[in-house]
Amino acid sequence: MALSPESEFVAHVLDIVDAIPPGRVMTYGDIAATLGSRGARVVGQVMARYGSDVPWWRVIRAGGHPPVCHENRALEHYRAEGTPLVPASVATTDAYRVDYASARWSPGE
DNA sequence: ATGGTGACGGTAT
DNA sequence: AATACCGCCACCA
Repeated sequence: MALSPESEFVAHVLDIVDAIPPGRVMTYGDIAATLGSRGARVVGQVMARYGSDVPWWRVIRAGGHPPVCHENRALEHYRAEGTPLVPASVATTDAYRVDYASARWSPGE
């Protein structure tokens, strides 16, 4: 539901996510902003439905946390790509956290 | 048109 | 730090 595979919004979101280089990440909010909208949720919907064909693990939340229930799977990709991570031991009680400050990326870079 | 639904964001408690 | 709540936006019944 919500969002059709032919929508421009979906195409743009998938295009941006697919353009994110390895070792870099973007937040839902940043993607939405790039599209000229603030619908961070909508971006999340797109990922949930069509993110299967795109490096979804490179898309994280504003706090640097990967999508809920996917952190374990995403972690493998991060380690494989060399994405800057912040160990939980020195950061929070969570499993880990993405070094958003260093890994954040913007289209056209 | 109206309401409901989110892989969200931010502020308040 | 962890919840709770509200505000956002695109889309479907």
